[in-house]
Amino acid sequence: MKFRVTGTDPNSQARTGVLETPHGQIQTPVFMPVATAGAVKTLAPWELSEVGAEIILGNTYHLHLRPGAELIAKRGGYSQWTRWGGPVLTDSGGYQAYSLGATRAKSAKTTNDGVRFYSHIDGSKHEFTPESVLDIQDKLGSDIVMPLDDCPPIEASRKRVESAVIRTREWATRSIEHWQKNSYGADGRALFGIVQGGLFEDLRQQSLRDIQDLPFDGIAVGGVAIASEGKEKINKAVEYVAASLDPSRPHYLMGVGYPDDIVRMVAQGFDMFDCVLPTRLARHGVFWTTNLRQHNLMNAQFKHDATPLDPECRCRICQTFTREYLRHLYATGETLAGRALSFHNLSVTLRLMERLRESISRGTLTTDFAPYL
RNA sequence: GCUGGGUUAGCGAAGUGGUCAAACGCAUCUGACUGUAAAUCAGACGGCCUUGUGCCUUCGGGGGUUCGACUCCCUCACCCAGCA
Repeated sequence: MKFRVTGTDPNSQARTGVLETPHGQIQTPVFMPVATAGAVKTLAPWELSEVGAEIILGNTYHLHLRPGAELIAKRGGYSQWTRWGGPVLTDSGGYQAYSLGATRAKSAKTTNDGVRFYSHIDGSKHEFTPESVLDIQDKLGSDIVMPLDDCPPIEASRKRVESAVIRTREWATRSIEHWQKNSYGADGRALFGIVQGGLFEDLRQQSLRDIQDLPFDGIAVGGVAIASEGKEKINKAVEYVAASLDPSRPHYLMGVGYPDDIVRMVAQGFDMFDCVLPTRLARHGVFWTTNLRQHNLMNAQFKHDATPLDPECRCRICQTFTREYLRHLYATGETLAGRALSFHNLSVTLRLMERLRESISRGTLTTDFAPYL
């Protein structure tokens, strides 16, 4: 994988860049719509293109359980099989191991070797190791591969986070070895490392050193934005590492976020983001506007409102439909409502990324986005 | 006209003598959602306020029985079914 920085903002750590993957180029900072189980929920690939998506995110855990990586490999990989056709990043399942393990009767078990867990679909027993997870993602044909990490809740105890940092480092080392041994990166695919450390400054910095010492193609910050921890905690966790990120590699903040979070984190030097919010909130009747505000379409105020969702938005939905009509669709349970809001929210998000790139190029990020920084 | 059944909060519908301001569903209103087990979940939903094991007004209308009635009796109105 090739990454080059094409511009830097004089008043922040923000930069623009180009990431080259087997399935095409990506302009950074970039937002990756989440297509966990084979699709960005409710949207077709051509709609993702129209909305301005350059790369989407799939999930190893979900695709491994159903339909299985073998089938997808046979059909030429996730990008081909789904007809998305563009670059794909796949998450490793480390987060799923944590989030599913926390709520199941038969809880997932993390050992030094990997994670044993039970399928949320049929309860069957499975195991992920740092190696198996790379093999699966190889079959999925992902452009950017994430290693297995130990992802505890953000508020976990110091002891728990310490062990997560150590385990994540050990798994990272094994991941690199397995990656190199199998020449998985030969065709330009990338393997990123994941930084853990919770809310502990020294552990975050330790984990960052651990990961950056290894020849990963990119640096991801994980363990944030996983369970409604709130902006302050995310800010804090990021603040501990932002200044020490290796500038030659892309920086990926996993799971973020709200538009204003993204703006702030771009200014901290992050290049890549993914988040379920634009599509999940859309299905829940919430829409975003260009001014980075969010609104609940079902609020009574929109009952008689013949304006578009966002007067500043040029997306197809805003050119076509009114708020009152979309509210009506939502109230009556028409699936078009969730689709329309998903399309719109992603439009707003991806347009925001474009505006950020333009501001960085001009060197005016901190003035253009002053209210959010 | 006769016989039987029914009338409960915006709608539907529980409740058949006290623990009922009244289950539940829908509708309505509000909130939550950050590496998607989420087109999901939570709260409010007679009125008032000092928000409490608080006060007030309710279960078609009127009257009665009872310490006490949405629950029993009488009556009126309306609705439904069958018979004329």
